[in-house]
Amino acid sequence: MTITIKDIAKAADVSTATVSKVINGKMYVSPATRENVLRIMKELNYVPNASAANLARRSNKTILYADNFYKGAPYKNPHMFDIICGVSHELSRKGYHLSLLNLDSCGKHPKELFEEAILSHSADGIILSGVFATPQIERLMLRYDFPQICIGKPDFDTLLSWIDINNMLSANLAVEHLFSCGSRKIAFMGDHETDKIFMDRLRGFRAAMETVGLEVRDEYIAYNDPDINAIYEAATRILELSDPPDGIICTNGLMAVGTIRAIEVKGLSVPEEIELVAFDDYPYSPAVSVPPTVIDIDLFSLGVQAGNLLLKRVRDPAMLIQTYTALPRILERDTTRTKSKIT
Amino acid sequence: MTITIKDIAKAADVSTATVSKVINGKMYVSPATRENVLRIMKELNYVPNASAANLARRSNKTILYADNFYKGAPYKNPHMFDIICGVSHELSRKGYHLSLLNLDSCGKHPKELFEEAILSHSADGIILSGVFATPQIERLMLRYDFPQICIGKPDFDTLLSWIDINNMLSANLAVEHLFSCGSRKIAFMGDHETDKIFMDRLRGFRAAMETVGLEVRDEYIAYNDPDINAIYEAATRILELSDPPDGIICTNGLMAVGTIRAIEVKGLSVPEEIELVAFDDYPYSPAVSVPPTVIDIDLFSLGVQAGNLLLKRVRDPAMLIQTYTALPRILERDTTRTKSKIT
DNA sequence: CTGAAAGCGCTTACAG
DNA sequence: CTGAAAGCGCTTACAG
Repeated sequence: MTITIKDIAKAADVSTATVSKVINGKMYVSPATRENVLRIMKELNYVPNASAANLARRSNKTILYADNFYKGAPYKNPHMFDIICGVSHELSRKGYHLSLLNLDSCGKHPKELFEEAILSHSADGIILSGVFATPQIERLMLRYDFPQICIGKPDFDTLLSWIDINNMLSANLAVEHLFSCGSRKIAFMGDHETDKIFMDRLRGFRAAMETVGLEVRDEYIAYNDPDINAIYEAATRILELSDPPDGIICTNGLMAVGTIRAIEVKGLSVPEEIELVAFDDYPYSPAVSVPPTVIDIDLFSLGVQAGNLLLKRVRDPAMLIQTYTALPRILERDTTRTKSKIT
Repeated sequence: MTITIKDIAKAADVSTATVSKVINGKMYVSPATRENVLRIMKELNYVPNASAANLARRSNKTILYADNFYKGAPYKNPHMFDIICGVSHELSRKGYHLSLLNLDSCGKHPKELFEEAILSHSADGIILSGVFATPQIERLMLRYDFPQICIGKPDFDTLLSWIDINNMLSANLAVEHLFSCGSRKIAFMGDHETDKIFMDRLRGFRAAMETVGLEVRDEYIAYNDPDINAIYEAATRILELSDPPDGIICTNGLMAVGTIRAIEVKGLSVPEEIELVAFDDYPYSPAVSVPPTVIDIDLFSLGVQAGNLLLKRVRDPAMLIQTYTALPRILERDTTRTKSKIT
């Protein structure tokens, strides 16, 4: 019924070893017999049995992506799935498979799941969300010398590999953009101080403000709950300051929605009287009456790079990867206008 | 180095056959020797080699999820990923793995990728987006008798298995809810007529209106581009009709944003003067100043069911699954108020 | 209730 | 440049 390497060998009148060599294309086979074997494989519609190859070669050509894939996760954090798309893209280009390891759905401790995955030899490497990177997991990975890369820098000094985005850099970009558009009094609409990403952006904001020689005013910084009406009110308060800002950075899209509404209600014109830059194009940009200029972070390409680096690590066990990447870029739309465009 | 079934057999002083039997828990083993083997497995931290087991048992315990995982897909269609989460949840509960088959990233035709997947025996079954279900793919799946289930009913008569949501039913629910809240003149803010989901909802809307004995007025139905300002204007037009509606159904969240803004600007009070129900809680509900009542469709559980049914099909090759599921439910918030609540 | 042995379909030193 | 043969680590009739 199903046809095997033996059938090909027989039909081509060579050994299975030779067929294997042409399948894998590494060892030398004479062009003539290679062509012949290839032709017969095609004729018989032969595809090697993956399990058998995996067993013999001690490698599955599969990478695990470990995270909590809980109900609603894609709504709460679509970015994570864009990363997965990038990983999948890169891996399938390289002939690898991507398998999901759901840390969330069977009551077992992640450590147990990781160890099973490693010991069962069901993958060549693993990509895991940085939030699962604990010293315990670090020990596990290092003990088995299992190729791994964390998405997001673990919050302790570690020998694990990781890749992360540079939030300070993107805040810097926001400030520079507003500055080049003419803003001199820049406000910052932020999340709570417990939000790590926001705090990194705030730090980048402060640093960039100093660089361009602008003052950071306490009354220009708001810490908000994710509540649209509260955001609206906070923005209104800032706009009604006796000396109001002429530029605003919003740490996420929801902030931008509330802030833009406040600006409209106050009757200020955008971008003439006040300019605005927000982080995250998704999801709110289409729902805002004046399309906001936005700092977009390419998480797909973060995924591509994570996949690429992990594959390198699979080949070179000595490699340690710890890097910031995923450069931000400005999508200029209607809430800012660059002066003096260089064309 | 890595420890195998032989090591366990030796340590437990039994044959590898016996160890295998306790691992798989199917054939009979005396309680005493079972306990002993189990204990030793634990002691030696033994996990069976998955590739070897796969080869011997001719089954990988893995299911493929095939779709285009292109850059930005999770923003454009987060629902698909919620389905994947549901599938992953169900499969990992049942000891199966979920592997992504990216149809988008290597220039090969999907048919080729499917055939390779089948012939390489790298999975026990496949879940694929219904848009890839063509007669050609149908022939392929049926020829190899490969367990499959499409997410979304294929648009031709087919022997493929599929699972889909019932958009007519959810529209029905929207109408019934508005009716029970007192609305009698109901408008419908829709997508273009080319949108299949919208057209199903519109059909359900018409049917439900007839059932409750209300008239469907042409001027109450708008076909919109996904442009927030255009939606706002269309909604305004409808609200300014000489005989305006007292209830509105929005076929998606963006429609709701634009419509609610139009309602606010016209100074109508919600839900007193006009009520509104929208489809899709995500992503816009948090960005609207008055939280909309919404029809939520549980796609995670659609995924759970898809996984569950496919696994049944893997066991019973004769099974054909064709079913509507993923029942919609109302999340009542501030844009409607149910009269006569039964408490 | 348990084990010897064949087999799953490949890959890879090794010898020639 | 090619092939014989061992081996990867399990599972599963089959016999006892």
